[in-house]
Amino acid sequence: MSAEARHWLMKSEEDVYSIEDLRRDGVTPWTGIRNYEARNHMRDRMQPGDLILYYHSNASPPGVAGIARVASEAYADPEQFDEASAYHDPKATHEKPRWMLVDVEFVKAFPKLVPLGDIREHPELRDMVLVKRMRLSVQPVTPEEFEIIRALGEES
DNA sequence: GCCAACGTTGGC
DNA sequence: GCCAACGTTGGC
Repeated sequence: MSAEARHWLMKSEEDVYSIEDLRRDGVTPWTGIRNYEARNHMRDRMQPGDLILYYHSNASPPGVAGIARVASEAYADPEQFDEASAYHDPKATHEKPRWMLVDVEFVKAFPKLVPLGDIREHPELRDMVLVKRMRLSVQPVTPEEFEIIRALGEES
């Protein structure tokens, strides 16, 4: 019996790779995660089909821009082996890769961004990992938090 | 194994 | 562009 589907939030800098870039590409490998906790979520907990809140960081305002979906099992991030890549890791080998990722697939862009400020002020969202912890770019979200934000984003 | 220095994230 | 938060590195 498979584990219950989970919900996630993944951050991307808006001017580096926005939800519109993901819409254009359809699906993309989530390269460049170099934080162990974020990696562990992708490697150990994510399953194909899990839904993702797609968050724009370094934006004004920052916030949740839409929804994406996990589109693969975890596999080794190829950029760790590429000496020309900014994400090259000299300690990683093909036999023992250090960094794992999943593919992420576009689902929808919200008509209107759900700003971080609104999330902070929402009484049912103030315990979100997003609010309590900076600097974690792949993080779990409860089903309740996911539904509240989806409802906010889908209001016209 | 401690912890200071360092580097990065990311809001403002 | 500033800088607080905080994860990582490396000297000891």
